[in-house]
Amino acid sequence: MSELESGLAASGRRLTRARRTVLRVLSDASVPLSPREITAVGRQHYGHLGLVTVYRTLELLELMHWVRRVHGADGCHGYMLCGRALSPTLVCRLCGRVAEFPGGQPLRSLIDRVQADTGFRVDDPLVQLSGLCPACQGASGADEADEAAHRENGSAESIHT
Amino acid sequence: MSELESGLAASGRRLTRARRTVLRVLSDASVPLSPREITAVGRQHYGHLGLVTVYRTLELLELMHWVRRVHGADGCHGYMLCGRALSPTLVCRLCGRVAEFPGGQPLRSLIDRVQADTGFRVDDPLVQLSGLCPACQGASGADEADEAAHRENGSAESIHT
DNA sequence: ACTGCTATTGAAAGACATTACCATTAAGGA
DNA sequence: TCCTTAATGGTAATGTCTTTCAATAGCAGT
Repeated sequence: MSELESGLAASGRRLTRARRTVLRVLSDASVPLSPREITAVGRQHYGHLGLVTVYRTLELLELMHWVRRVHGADGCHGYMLCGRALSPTLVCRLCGRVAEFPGGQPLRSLIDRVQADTGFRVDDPLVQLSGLCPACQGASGADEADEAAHRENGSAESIHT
Repeated sequence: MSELESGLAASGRRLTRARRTVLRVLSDASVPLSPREITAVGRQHYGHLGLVTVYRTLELLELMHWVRRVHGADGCHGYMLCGRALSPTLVCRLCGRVAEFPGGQPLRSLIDRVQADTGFRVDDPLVQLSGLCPACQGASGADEADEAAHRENGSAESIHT
């Protein structure tokens, strides 16, 4: 996180208490947080943190690729810190935890393949694989049934939020 | 589209004029449309079409995988008809056109690789590759400069909406 | 074609997320 | 420390999406 702070300062931006607080909240979080949640948690550290500032800070951090937006099942956006590497994001739809798939190679080769075949130039790959993490695959009887009730047929439910 | 209609009816749903209209609007569109746009265009065919019904219809069609949600640069969601196959979506951030990469194999193998390596079970892969289509790569001088102004440094701008 | 059941509709109101505005504050260089 | 100006944060405005519920219209059975 210190690295994040210095990187922010290095890009000519001011390192304010609000931004420090947002970074701290995100680095402490184990699941993606909404702007409202970030504000609420951040106020435990810095009571005057404003919701608008959180929105602006997230916009800035996303632009600088310090933060990644995650599309939740309920349509709300969550934000999490991310590495600079090109990597697919894994989202568990039960526990909400997010992981980045460490190997960038398979995604890199998929993009290369697409670019070579179509002539398209890919700037911003959004690759978010939703499903069940290993821990939730077994211990999810009730939730699984609930999920199944939302499904229309045998195929997997699509959320794409 | 006739196939879409019969598929809708076959799943035990009623084939209403509102749903027919939404399907028609989407099949005529060349870029993803927002619920509001779909309603506006749909009213040219069916004057009483309601915004709420469009939302509900899109939810249904997305659940049935007739429709795919696309994440636009401006944060608005767009909807488009899609094939049933597993395929990455290509979105041009200048002209807005969307294409599905026909070969599902590279994506399939990426997902298999991720699942094998992590134990994660992927239900709902959201793979949307934003960038520039071949037509927009050359003829975009002004727009390119405008895009560049939104960038922070040399790396590509991230949108992830 | 007629009838009845019920899924579906759509207008209005509400809940909620996001943005615009602007006077005030504070980060960081001189 | 002082000064410049980026940044803040409260409020209001905007816009999107959801909820509610009486009215409508598919469609199966007659």
